[in-house]
Amino acid sequence: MRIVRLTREAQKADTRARLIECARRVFLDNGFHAATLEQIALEAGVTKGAVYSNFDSKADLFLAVSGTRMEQRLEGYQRAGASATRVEALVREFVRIMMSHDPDGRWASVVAEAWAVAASDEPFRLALIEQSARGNAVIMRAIEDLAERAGVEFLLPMEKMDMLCVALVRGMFLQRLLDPARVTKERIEDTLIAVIHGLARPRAGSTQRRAHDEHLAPRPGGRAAARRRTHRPR
Amino acid sequence: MRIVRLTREAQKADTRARLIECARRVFLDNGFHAATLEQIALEAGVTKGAVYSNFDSKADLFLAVSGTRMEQRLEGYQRAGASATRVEALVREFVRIMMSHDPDGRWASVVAEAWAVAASDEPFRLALIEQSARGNAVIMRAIEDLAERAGVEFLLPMEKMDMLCVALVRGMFLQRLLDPARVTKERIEDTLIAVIHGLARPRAGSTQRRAHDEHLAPRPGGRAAARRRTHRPR
DNA sequence: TGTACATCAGTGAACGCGCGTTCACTGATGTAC
DNA sequence: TGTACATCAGTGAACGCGCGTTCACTGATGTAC
Repeated sequence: MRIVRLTREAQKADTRARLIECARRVFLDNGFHAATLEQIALEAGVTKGAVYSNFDSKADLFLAVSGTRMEQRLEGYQRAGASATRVEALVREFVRIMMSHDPDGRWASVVAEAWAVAASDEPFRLALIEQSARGNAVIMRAIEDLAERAGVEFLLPMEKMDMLCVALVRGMFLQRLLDPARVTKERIEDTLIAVIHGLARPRAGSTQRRAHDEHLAPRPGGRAAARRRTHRPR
Repeated sequence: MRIVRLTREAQKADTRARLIECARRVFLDNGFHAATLEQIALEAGVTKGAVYSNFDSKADLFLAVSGTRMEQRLEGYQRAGASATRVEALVREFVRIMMSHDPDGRWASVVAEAWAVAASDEPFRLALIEQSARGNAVIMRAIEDLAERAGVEFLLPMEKMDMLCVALVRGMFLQRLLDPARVTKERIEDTLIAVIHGLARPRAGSTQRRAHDEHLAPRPGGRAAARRRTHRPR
């Protein structure tokens, strides 16, 4: 049985994919700074030179890893967002997805380290902003969908809802890495649910009274939201 | 005019204080990793050896800086917490204090970097947890005071309210360093106020209806909260 | 199908650099008499 | 008050280490004829 030779293009794509996968693991295990290109290359079965044949720099490799992870996570969010009709169920599903992608907050920490580096590396910073803009768009969409399906509206405009959710989750995950005993999965879940409930009220026009202690009921008949796609990354 | 010689003790305390002050500046300017003991010592007018005569390690020096900063901030919170009677006014004052201590999120970023290091340095991690426990205690106290003075109660237990506020603010400040145009002081303020309003309701026993669009009025006659000091750092 | 040359993904070694930490030593301050 | 010794904050140089990046080169793949 002869080994089928891959084309150069396929070969390179394969190496690139392996590097991204190994980089993900090494970044997670060691953090952004402590992760070395040496170890990443070693695990991928190539030399450091191969990294520079596929990426411009450590920062560029990180962007590739980060982009891949984000796509996977967003896919999960979209699937989850399409089915849930209750605020609570959706938030729980979101937390479940996030926890499965970053059980102990290590990734949140790697991202924070990368941002610290980006503070004095303008191209890197701009690339990170652009990348998160994609995530923000998906999350805003998910929140809008949820609002419509659950028959509620939120007290804050979508940009702020998005900023709030992302910042809150990131902050809690970072704290979780420092002190997992204090910041448990349940507390993260409960807190996020409470915050979102606290910012929701029945759709304008509805006569339903606000129910604080019950979960907001689904209201499938809610009128379609005028979805504004005004997402200008400035 | 003769130079008055300081005692050894005073001399050392002086050097230590200067090192902490310079370390603060260098950490802020460069981040935790990029800050070098060389530069810190240089700015303080001593050599690196003097750092090791006053601190066990870079991590230990950071703890000293962090502890000093925290004391200053907590002092501000307590002063602010003692006077405000409206949820909104207090939150605005808190944000003002935080912004004056960390205008662009750099310090939040330094802390996140330090936490990343602490993930593989157990003594450092435990010291950081202990340090933040002090902060948590003060913030919980401030929230309780606010609740009492504003005549509201919160839908989450104090530990969760504290975790929420700290995580949310940290998350937003980190995002601010990455993208200051998107995460403005006003958005941070508005978001925090909305979240806290969303989690507040009139004191049990009160017949007052929930007012979503008005700011919660002060209710100075609210009954004293049984302040539980169950702050067990586990 | 075979040959000659071009391409370029990946090699391997070197480069250039700076870091946190240690330690033998110094000299001003402190202490005992 | 003066002298002899002890202490120890801070010096300065060296240690040990590893990193991200560069680059001349190699050899398998691709292309032209």
